[in-house]
Amino acid sequence: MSSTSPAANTTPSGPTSHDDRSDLTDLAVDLRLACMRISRRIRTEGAGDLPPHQFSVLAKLSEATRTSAELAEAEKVSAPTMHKTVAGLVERGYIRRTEDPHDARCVNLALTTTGARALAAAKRERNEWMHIRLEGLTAAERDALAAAVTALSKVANQ
Amino acid sequence: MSSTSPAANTTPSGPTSHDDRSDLTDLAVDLRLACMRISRRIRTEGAGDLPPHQFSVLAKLSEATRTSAELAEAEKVSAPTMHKTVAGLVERGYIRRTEDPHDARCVNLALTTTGARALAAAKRERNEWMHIRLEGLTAAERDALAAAVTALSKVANQ
DNA sequence: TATTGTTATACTCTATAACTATA
DNA sequence: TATAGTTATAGAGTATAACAATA
Repeated sequence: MSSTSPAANTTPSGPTSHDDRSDLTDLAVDLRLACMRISRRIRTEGAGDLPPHQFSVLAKLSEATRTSAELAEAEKVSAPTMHKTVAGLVERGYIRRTEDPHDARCVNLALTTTGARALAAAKRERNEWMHIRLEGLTAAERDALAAAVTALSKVANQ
Repeated sequence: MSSTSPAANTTPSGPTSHDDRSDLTDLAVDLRLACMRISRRIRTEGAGDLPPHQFSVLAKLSEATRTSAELAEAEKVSAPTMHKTVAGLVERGYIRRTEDPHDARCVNLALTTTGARALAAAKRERNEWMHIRLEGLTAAERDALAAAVTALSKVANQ
């Protein structure tokens, strides 16, 4: 367990120094490995009929209407890639294109009710994988994850 | 923002109950989103000249010699996919094929010294992405991640 | 001239199906 | 007959480059 076990600091009380270059590197290694493996397993094992990129776009549009360029930037993909994703979602009837009254170049994209339903179903399905794994943890482990998820999201969006 | 924002428990002090079905689901959502986004960013932004699947295979072979079928099973990909990955690595001189003395159908795959060097370089390069992000966190956030990484690894391998 | 959306093209990773050689 | 490896083919997701319409 020594080489794969993360930098062992399970006590959230003491602000022990993780500022050491080596400790931070160990943490980086372990986090990277875990995240990439989880991502891959969800993609392969927990995939419904809504692929990750379509899922992300639906989730984004469930917050507010956006343009293709905005989505591309938010999802950090190229414009043509987002265009294909959007086209696929339109074809499935999950989103709707509407013209922008102020700028004829822009196309506003909005979720349809069908899309909202599909999003909800996909969320349930995809989260099930993670949910099952979380159930296999101890309460302490779940608490540790809950305390860390904000930081992890920050890493993801930083 | 309610669906994408992490389950707001930023205070690591109180051992609040995360055993509720809904809390656990929120945690699952946030963890899944963060892991998948991190994985994607590392793949696209932190990728050196060694793609993820080649990287994984080199890492596996750094432990021990394996056959293509064993690698395919370990990496949960099909035999043809692993065959291509292996072919690419052989072509780059990173791994070596040797015949099995007991079974002429099998081909044993082993890391070359060049491959070992490439693996080390890739590890350094890939971890750099995560390392930079960790440096952008507060000490408390890093502590939270350090405390959670064991659980996260358990999720990844469960 | 700059920007939004789009089309054309190509590359990587993945899979299933079919084939060869060996056990 | 079963198994390890391989080849053929196809599909999904990604990118860059080039083009059209509009601001």
